[in-house]
Amino acid sequence: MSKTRSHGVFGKGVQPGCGKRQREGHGGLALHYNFRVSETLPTRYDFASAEARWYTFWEKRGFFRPRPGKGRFVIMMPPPNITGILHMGHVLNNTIQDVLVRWHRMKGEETLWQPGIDHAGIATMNKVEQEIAKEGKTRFDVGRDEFIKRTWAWKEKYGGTIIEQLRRLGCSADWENLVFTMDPGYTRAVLTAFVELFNSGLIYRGKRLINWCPRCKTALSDDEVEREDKASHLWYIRYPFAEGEGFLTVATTRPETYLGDTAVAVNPKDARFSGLIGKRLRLPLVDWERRDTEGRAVSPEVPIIAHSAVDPDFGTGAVKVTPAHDPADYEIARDENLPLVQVIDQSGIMTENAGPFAGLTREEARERVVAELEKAGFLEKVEGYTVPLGTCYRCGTAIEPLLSEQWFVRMKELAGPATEAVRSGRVKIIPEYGQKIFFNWMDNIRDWCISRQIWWGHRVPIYYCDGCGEIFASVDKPEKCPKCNSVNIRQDEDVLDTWASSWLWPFGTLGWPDRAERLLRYYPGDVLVTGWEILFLWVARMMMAGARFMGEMPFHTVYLHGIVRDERGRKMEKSLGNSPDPLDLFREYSVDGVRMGILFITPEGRDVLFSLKSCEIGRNFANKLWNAARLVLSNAGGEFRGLPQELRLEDKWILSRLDAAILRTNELLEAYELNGALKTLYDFLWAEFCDWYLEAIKPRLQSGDRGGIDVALFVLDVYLRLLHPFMPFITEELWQALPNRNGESVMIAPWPEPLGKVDAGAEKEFDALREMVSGVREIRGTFRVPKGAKLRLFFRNSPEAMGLALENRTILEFLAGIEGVSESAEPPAGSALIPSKSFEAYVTLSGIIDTNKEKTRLEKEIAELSIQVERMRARLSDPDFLQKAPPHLVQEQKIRFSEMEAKLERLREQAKRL
RNA sequence: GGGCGGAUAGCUCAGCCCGGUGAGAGCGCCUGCCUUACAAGCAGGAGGCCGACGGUUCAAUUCCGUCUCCGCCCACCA
Repeated sequence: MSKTRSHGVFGKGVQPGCGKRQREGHGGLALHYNFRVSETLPTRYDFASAEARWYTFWEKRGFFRPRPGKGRFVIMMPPPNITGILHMGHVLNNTIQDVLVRWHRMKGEETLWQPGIDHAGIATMNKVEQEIAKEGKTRFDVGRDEFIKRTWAWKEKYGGTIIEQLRRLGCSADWENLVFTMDPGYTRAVLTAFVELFNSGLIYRGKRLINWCPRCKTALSDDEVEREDKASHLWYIRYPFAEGEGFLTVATTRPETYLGDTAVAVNPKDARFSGLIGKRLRLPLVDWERRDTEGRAVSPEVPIIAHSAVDPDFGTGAVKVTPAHDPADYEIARDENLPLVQVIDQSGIMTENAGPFAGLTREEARERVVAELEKAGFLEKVEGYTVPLGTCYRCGTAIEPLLSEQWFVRMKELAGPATEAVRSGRVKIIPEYGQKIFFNWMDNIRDWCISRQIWWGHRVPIYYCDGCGEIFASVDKPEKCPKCNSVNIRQDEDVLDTWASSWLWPFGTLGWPDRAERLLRYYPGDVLVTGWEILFLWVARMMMAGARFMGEMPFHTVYLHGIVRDERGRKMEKSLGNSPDPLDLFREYSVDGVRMGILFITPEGRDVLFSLKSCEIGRNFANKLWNAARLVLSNAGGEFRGLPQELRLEDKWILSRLDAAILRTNELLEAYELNGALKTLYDFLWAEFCDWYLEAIKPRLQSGDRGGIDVALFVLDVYLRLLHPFMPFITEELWQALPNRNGESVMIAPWPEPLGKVDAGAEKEFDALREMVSGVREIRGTFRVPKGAKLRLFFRNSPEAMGLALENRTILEFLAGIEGVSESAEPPAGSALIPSKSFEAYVTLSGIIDTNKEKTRLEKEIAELSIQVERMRARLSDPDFLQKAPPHLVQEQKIRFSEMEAKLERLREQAKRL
């Protein structure tokens, strides 16, 4: 009988090296053993089928719904944008949440993972605008009502994509209670919050210089502006004195705005200019009329003023002041009562104030202005310079500071309780240093511009009465003015910043402002899992909203993970083409493989360098697990007979190791060290269960003793439960095949508690046995011992180790190819020494051991060891050490020293003998 | 300018909080294996003055300070 070898359990396509092999004809350490392989599990794991099957099963059984239990665990899913398409960042973020949620659910807690979708004002508007653009129109051509209608239609058509994708990822969220931020209930929450803040005086309207995106045609908050350094220039422009000869040179990065200058400022302490303050300069070229924002004419002659904000060391020490287009200049203008001349409009086009440059874009104007200035001799020089350019976080367009009327939230008052919660430890940030970053921002918080000049979103619930001029806020659309009863009222045109709705997420999703049952039951939640990039945009504000509206922080732990980068450390971006489609990865490596892979390589709190390699780690691990289970199940005969009465050494060892893995996994999960927990599980399965335990029980299987299989089944049951949160699908598929499973799904099976089976003695003995096996294997390798050749093992002055070897000789025989264990008063001739601290053992095989090679091997070992021994000898003869180090440590060192010395002695003796 | 993180094997990272003297993993590399659970695998191996300099200590990869390099966040240097 021959079998086609498959390459791993996932093998779907053609694999290299895939050919038929005869069973006979190859040697090996264990060639006379045969193991029954039944078809209990298919050779290949059909993950695609398992993923679909089990997800449906879980959902049909309602496992994603919270079920009453002991304790409660609530996570609010950061709502993806309706425009969102699953990317690796989502995969990481949601896998972490799913691990936590599945873990707590298994612990028997009432677990809610609240999912939702964000209407994503600007991002969604951009999508719909792109559609409209295909018809050659803008949103202004279409009109507000029609635009909103089309946006809803777009949402119906594409808005659910990412939810389906998150389900593919295996997310066990409470999908039946999915919340959209523009649902009527949630909308009411948003408006209620606004009205409350307005009535409390925490929301105000003001005319300010704000960040304006000329492409999106809306204001942005400071936090929505991204800064990037851009190579540009510093232009030195000469401003002639209005009277007399000469000029003053100013340096600027934005020459096109000089048309809106209303002053030139110098530092009052700057002696170079002390005599010039109060004098007037004439703006080059400007011979047309400019008007300020109040409509008053502004002279092209501007004063030289003194202001402390000016850095004398920058440029020429004199700075042009363009209050309408620069935040710093705006401050100066406010202090000095300067007029504001706007030269760029809301679309980024030069205004009438720009005279002949009117109608040009900002970029065109820059070129033309520079050219004209140069031609007229006003351009002194140009230097290369890197400018920090503000760009729109949604479309990347350069931000234009513009003067406009907007709604703001006073943040200082709101920030207090949130800062205090972190300071007092009521809210913990993971990693811990996140606190410092949090404080740094909170302590310098500035007011939040929450109005947006777009149409998709929650309309500002402010009404203006045309009758009496009253301005008031109302959740419901009012019929008339509450003050004068006039029906001539109109609503504010702006909508709210998307973050001004999502900051209510932890309670808005639960029915607030009503005292809904869900709200009382699930607020506050427990953990918030998100990336650093929205710590301020979202997390901090949720904390403020929680304090303000609920009187309590919305979670006790903030878990921050890094962003997913490519293997070269670059951000994943569409334009770079370095962002793999997770769905492709799922098809190639399985969902579990991708989940496991990314968690495996994610350092706590720092950015992840993602590559296909990590998916391979996950896939290979799943393969390993599948095959281990296959070996066990195929020998179980469909039954589990309970743990054997008499446990053998390897049984005690693996149970002890399993117990250690349980303890460690629990410990690490409690500390939110998912990566560490997963590594613990990885190592246990691969390096202990597969490499040693399953190998060690093979001889027993041969002799018809199924004790090892029952232990293995026991281990697998516990292990699959431990691993389930990380790799939900394969663990379910395998757990369902266990004869000893207890329950209908691993997903709701009890989370493993420590077994009380830690057995230090068994571990020590098995370690010694492993040392013998590895020692023999090393000798086999060094001396090129043929595969089938049997070696003899001799012990000298090591009764304990010899007893151990005799008791476990079948294991030694199988794993190390040892035939015969005996005692020897003297080292046998032609033998090789197994270097060990705890025993003295030799391996013999006539004619095989090459004396020279053995000598080299021993000498190398001696050289390394003697350095250590000498170092330790010095330490142990240091009176300071003996006196000051803790006694138990000194004792420990002494024991270790004598062991190492004994080992060294043995090595030296043997080397001398040769 | 202010705040923060990182520097450990060729690469990506554990370990460091709480110092204990033999520094681990995965991938890559070398050697030998298709040993019927798994070649996406097995066995063995090479490879590291733990960024630099000081300090504390009986003892420092680990704690403290300074510096260098890389990265991130915040901030009105035009």
